[in-house]
Amino acid sequence: MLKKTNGPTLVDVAREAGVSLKTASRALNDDPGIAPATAKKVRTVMSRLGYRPNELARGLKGRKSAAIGMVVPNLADPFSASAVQAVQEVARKNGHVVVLTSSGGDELLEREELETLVRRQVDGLIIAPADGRTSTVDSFISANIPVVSFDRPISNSNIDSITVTNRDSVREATEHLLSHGYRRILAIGARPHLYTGSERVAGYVSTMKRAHLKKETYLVENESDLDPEVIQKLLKKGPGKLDAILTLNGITTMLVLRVLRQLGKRVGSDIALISFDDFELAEILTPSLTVVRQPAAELGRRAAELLFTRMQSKKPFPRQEIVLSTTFHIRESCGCTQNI
Amino acid sequence: MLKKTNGPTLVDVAREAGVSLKTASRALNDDPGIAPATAKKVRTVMSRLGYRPNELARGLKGRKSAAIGMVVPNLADPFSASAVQAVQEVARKNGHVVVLTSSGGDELLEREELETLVRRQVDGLIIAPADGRTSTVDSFISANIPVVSFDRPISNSNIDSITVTNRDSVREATEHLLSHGYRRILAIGARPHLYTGSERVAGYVSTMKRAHLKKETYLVENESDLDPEVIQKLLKKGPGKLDAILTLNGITTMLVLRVLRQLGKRVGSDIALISFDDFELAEILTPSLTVVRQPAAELGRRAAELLFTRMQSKKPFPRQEIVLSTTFHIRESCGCTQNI
DNA sequence: GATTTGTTAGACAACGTTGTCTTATGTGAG
DNA sequence: CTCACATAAGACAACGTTGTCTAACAAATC
Repeated sequence: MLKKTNGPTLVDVAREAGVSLKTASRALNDDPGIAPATAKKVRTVMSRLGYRPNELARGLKGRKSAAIGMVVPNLADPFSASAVQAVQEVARKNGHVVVLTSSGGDELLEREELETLVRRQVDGLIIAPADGRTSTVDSFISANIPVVSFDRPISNSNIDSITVTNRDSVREATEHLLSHGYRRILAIGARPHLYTGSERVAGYVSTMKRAHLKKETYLVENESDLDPEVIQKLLKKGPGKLDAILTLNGITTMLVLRVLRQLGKRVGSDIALISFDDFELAEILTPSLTVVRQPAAELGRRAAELLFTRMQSKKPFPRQEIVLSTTFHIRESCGCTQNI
Repeated sequence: MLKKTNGPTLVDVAREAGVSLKTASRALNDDPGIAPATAKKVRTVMSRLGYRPNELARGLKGRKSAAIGMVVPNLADPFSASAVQAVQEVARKNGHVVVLTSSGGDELLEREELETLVRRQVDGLIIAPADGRTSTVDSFISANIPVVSFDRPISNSNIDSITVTNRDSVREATEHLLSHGYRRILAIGARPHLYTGSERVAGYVSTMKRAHLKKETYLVENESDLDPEVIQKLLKKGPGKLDAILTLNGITTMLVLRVLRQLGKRVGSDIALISFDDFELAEILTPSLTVVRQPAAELGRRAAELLFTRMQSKKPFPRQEIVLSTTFHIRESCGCTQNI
């Protein structure tokens, strides 16, 4: 068989430099116990041959891969994208690389991806779990890999989590709508089986309750994959006129805006709207969109930092549950008139 | 020293099943030359022990990592994000994993990242090169790794590339503006040192020339990191009134829209605008934005497919230069009135 | 001058897996 | 009954690196 032509190895370097394999290794790693002159000589040979250490071999020997794995539902989602970018930056600073996979929100696929990552010996994992149940990851705890859950916590586990104030943020938004005098408010777009979804709905419901509104006026529409027609119907029927809409995630905001436009409803005047999740152009819209913005990059950064702390710490420390605040950007769509 | 408690290895499986290491390996890989009964016995032990193959060791032995590397300027950019998502999907179908890094458009960092990836023995690379010169990657050709360049070609090399019709797309947009009767058109946001930038400007300039417009009326503003004030000045001064703006990338579109809003200029009526790059909310804006949309996901998918074809092909084949079409979405900001 | 100490270098095994080659076992042909 | 032959299983080395232990040698101590 033809030997695959690969780059030079440490053995080649050692031979060429007239030293032993181990000495070459020492030069490579700035190990102590090597004469500066020898080290220099070896390094010269290395650059002459264009030697590149094989990280696979290193990882195998050292039982670490210098890689962390990250699983998100969908990378094309700007929220995930920002987070991943931040994670990647932190990873680089720590000399690690990010192996990225997406689960499509599918629990089965998520399991597979996690399995793949663990087999690749990643040193740590950051997951935005498709499901909040512990089942998916518990088998990996046995693999002794530090895991940080991101965007959603994993219940009944002692896995670190980084989340945002979903409930309180929606509460704030709802209160703002109430303060405008709106009473018939539709909360739409939650996936109630997800942590984020149920928290956001809870924020809405509790606020409406506290305002002593009759239960019949709570309007919650769960499915997030609503097709336009469903939304259209919702807007038309409803028990009485709808005052305001609270969209509980970015995709829903898009859908709702599109339908409102088709119906000729003017946002801000005909009907108020607050969006959970910000958009690049939200400020430019007429009317500009009032939004709850999640600190996506910060979330990613903190998740990665926590993960590395966990990875580097000799002693175990208690589960961390970090909750970051969202920011509320009052613009025009909520009924406020903006003074620029 | 305390031995790191790791999961079971093939040796453990073999011992437990009462077979040799090699036989266990055969059971794992469905190798021929093993009795079905033996294979079943071994596999039972595997799942009982929760055995997970170590991909690092496999990679080292087989001289392949089952990973591809991808380098993009900035992952938070929706264009990159969509492409990465698509790449990841193709990679999974091919049993590979994606190691993702971002260069921040910095050539030096890009080099470092590439080096890291090659050291990790990735089986292939997809790059959106920060610079179109060959220097950055030529050292990796020696590493015999298939490379596909993405969004921008690498000149003077025989590296495959996937790009879009930058020049023709801008030509189409420019012609559309001219057909509205606009003559004083500002093309803004190109980074002329990048392939995409120079191509887009070339599309603009050649179209203006062909329309026999005087050279003084060409208005090209290069820097993409324009701060708002610069844009503001451009809009105010200029030799005569500005008819239209052609923004040559998404970030610039954002900036320009914001400034126009501040100046109280109404897009579509006061001044026309076409954006290279689409936005999620572009359709919802008033006026809705006429845009050139790049098929980001398709670009990523094709890049990955080409890469895998290259990786799997025994015989080398000629350099591929795939050029995908953009789509032109005529909405309102160009001066057209949309009939919904 | 013999012994200790410290420095530098090398030999060898190991990480977990698979490729190559060999050996054991049974099966059918002559 | 012997030989060839397929089938199944094992022994051993190898992938490229680093950890452990030992060897060589010079300098320093007594």
